[in-house]
Amino acid sequence: MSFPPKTDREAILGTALAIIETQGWSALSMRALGRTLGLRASSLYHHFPDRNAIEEALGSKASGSLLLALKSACLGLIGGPRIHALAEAYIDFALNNQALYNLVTTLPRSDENKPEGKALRDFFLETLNGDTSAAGALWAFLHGYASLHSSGRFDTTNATEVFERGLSAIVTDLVKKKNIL
Amino acid sequence: MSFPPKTDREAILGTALAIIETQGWSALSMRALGRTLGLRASSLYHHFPDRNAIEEALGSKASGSLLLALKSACLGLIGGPRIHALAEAYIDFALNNQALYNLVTTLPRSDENKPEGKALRDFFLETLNGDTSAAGALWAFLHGYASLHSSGRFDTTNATEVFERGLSAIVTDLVKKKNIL
DNA sequence: GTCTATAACGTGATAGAC
DNA sequence: GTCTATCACGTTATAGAC
Repeated sequence: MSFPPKTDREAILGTALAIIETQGWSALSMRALGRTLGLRASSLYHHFPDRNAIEEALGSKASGSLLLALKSACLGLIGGPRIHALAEAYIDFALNNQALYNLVTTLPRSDENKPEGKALRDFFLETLNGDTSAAGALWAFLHGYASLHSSGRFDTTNATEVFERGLSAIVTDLVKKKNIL
Repeated sequence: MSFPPKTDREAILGTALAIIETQGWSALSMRALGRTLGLRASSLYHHFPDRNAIEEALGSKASGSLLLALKSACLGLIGGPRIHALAEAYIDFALNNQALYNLVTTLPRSDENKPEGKALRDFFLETLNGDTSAAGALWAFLHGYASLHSSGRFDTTNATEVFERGLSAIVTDLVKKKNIL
């Protein structure tokens, strides 16, 4: 008689996501994972080589979720409205899924090979008509805004103003550089 | 004749900074601190209530260092050149003092009361002629750029281009909004 | 291959003796 | 102020049952 598998990679990642969402990033540990799954922490090492591997897999999953949210928000839109939708959906995701969002931007140290990371960049690039530097600048602004906002660096009264200002500055610059919207 | 104490708040913070700079953020622990200072970890609790208090103090110190670097770079400059100097000095500090910079932007959850955090914001505001939203947008862009750059999100070939593009977009927008430089 | 049990280690933190 | 001793916890690795 053999041991039926109590878990698999998907179950582990799903549980990890649940823990992160409900109790925050710091609550995610191998023991907590095993506890929730009904097994020992050491058993997890048969599915992932180490904690870092779980984090990287979570990062990929989170990137996929973010991309999905962005695509959904941009559905059927082009030009300026599409950029605005992208920006708002990005910030919305980042602020409402703080722990997950952190995984997207900090975790996969080299995401060049990761399909999710590339897909995210490509979607930015596509929405900005292939303007690489503008896409990078927009991404930088959005990430910075989300990051500073999350740590309470903006007054709630000024936050929206800052968002609109930065976004319009980048969009205006995009138009001026003759990349017609 | 007095007995010099083995340590004090300044010595602890200085040692903590040294550890972070040489071995990274993860190497900073109460035990490692005590080890380097030549005493037990438990003794540190007579100078700081807990680890978090040390981190907050470090964040304030790091903010001060950043502000100093910015002021030094902007010395004698006004208008556009001053903004460029500010931006370059900011990125330079962030990329060359990664662990310290992380403390500045993530650690003091509410820096409203912290004098260093306010001074940093005020310097941005002053350099941008009191334009609150532009100052916020610039800060967001710079922080986002530094953060994404640090985690290898930009190609080295495109990074400079992205930086110039975002900066010029915000500066141009500032001029257009009639805040003459 | 999957799981259990256990051990060794590092961590933040506290209590009490000197 | 500093020490020793101790706690509970998370991480990691190994040995072994099925």
